[in-house]
Amino acid sequence: MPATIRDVASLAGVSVATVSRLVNRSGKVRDDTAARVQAAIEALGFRPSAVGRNLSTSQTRSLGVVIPSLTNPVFADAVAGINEEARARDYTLMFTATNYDRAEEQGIVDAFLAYRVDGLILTVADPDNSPVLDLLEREGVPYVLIYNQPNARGRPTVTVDNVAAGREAAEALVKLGHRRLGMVAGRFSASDRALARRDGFLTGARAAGCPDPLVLEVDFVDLNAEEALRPLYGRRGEAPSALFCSNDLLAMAVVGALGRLGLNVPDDVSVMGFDGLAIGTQLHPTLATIVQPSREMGRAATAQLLDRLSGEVPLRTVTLPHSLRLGESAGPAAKPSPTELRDSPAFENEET
Amino acid sequence: MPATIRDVASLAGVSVATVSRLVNRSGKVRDDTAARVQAAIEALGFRPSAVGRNLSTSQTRSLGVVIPSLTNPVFADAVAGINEEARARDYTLMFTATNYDRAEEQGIVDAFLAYRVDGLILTVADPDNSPVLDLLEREGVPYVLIYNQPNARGRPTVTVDNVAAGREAAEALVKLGHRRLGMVAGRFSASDRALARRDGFLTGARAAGCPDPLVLEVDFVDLNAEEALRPLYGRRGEAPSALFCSNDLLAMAVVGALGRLGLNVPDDVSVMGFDGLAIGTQLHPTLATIVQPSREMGRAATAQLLDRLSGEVPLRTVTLPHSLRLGESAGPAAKPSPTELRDSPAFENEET
DNA sequence: GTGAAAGCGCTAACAC
DNA sequence: GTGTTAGCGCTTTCAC
Repeated sequence: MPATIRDVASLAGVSVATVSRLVNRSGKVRDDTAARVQAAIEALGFRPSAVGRNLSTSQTRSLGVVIPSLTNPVFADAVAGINEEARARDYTLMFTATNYDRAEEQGIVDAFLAYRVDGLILTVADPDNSPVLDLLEREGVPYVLIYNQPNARGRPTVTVDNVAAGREAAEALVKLGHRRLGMVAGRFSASDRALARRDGFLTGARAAGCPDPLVLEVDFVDLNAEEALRPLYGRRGEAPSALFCSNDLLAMAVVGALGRLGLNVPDDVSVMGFDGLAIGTQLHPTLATIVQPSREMGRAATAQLLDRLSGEVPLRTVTLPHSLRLGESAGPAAKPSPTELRDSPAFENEET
Repeated sequence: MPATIRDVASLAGVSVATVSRLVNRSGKVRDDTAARVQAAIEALGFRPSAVGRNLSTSQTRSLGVVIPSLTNPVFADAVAGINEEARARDYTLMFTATNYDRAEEQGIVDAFLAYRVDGLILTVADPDNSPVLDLLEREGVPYVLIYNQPNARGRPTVTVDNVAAGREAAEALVKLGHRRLGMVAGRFSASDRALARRDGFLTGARAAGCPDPLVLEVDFVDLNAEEALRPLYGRRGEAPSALFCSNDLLAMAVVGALGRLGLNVPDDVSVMGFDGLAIGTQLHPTLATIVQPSREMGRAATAQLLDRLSGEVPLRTVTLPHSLRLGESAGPAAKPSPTELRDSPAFENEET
């Protein structure tokens, strides 16, 4: 058993109140008593129990973090930001991943509430229809969403503008000369943000007068990108010359799969991701992507939550800037190949 | 303020003890009283406070997790495993990353001990000389290391045999015909396991009669692989034809950098990583690597810790099997180039 | 500047 | 089966 405040008090010959005052720097303690108490603390290796303190102050200086998965580094980056900010302010993190399972969300939040976390930071499956968020609101437990982009107002969120970003992705590809665009995404049901990116992408493609991009929904968790793309790139000429992927991990897999299908990126097909994972800049070709400031998002969400906890600052929705990183995986559209030319009425039989 | 057990008791017209018994399924409660209590619980939205319970049971059903960084997915994978196992057993996780900063380790563990976590799972900078581990031992707080591979006995660890794995990496490359081996690693001071892998690799190279591999230590956190490799691959013929990297993230960066330097992987240079990140199988070329069962390591460490907490099972060191994944990034050594042949005594002037 | 004492929300004897 | 009660380790009035 660790030493208690009472042990310290009796060893130092003072009351527990004095020990408490010294430990928390609340109230004055005369120098010589302070020294005596300090000595007792060291002698006993006294470490104040947070659980005792929590009970009496009814706050825990802890935050709950709920994200879909740690396997995607984009969330890991955000958690890194959360971690930094929380540690700097002497808060502790309780953590769990839901594995994109909405039932899990409920159980986890229940557990965190039992532990009386002071607030939560979470990415949920569907922020506009989320029992979990409703619960938090009912109980008056402060929370901030990250990555999510709810349509409804009043759900404090730190995010980027996924729709605008999707549009910019389309614009960037069009600007490179691409007209046949495509998108590859994980299950939209598990990601409101992928949906938003798609909407923006389609809007952008239309605005540029491109034919409606093909949208390929794949199983992100158990991914076989080669299988998914083969039907598309089996025959030449009709498949998209540029693919926008709903996240970087997927984009990396798509680049790899295209390579294995014998296609060159970006000469044959351009690929653009979303997230801005650090590793993308190290690959060859470097990964073109929309960069979202993940670490900063985590940090900002945490800062906001902690400000709220130590004041009555209201929680807000903050949209952080994203940016386009035009890596080598997105290049100029190829000149139409002879095959394609042949298929095109204007060039019929030209090579015969 | 959330409802307390007392609120429930008085609403149901029973004592707190009865409520407690019902909530914890300890002791019998007559059916009709149970129903009344249950109704009161629901009416009030009662959620038992873990902090009250923690104080009275002096255990928290929470585990502390301390790892160097979440930015490297290998740790994220382990945390995923820890998370799964902990949740299955109804334990909660407190989490922090140290960013490879040993001073942080101390502060974090102090915080976790203040919260009275029941045990810890950690990867430390130097397990053989770790004030933090000494502290845990002194205080009798159970812990299990993961990834670390301490030389000293008595530090319970779940790991792979990094030395053997390093040796096998060398053997695999030699078997492909490589003789000029090299290794790229992050700072060894921050990673006992990278050191072990190197030792094994050097041993393997020597055993195969290869010249001592060149070992390149790079800044993993702020990596510029291209700069690091350029001096090596500026001139042809002398640089290693196969590079073993201390982890997959590094290997991916090395493959990318080689590509940007105009070298083909694996035709010009073979690359082998370490970790077995899932994304490695998606890349093109797929990443050759030594696979360690990260998720399983996390799970095993957690299982062991929890078993220990609910019995008096002693903590042990467990070495899990690794395996070689011979991806496309490691291929047969090129036939010696004319230049090299000329340099080799046996073939002197043969082509002249 | 210091101490006494009343809780914070729960569990676990122990008594009935 | 159920209730009473004494803590668990701390903070925080309120006296002095």
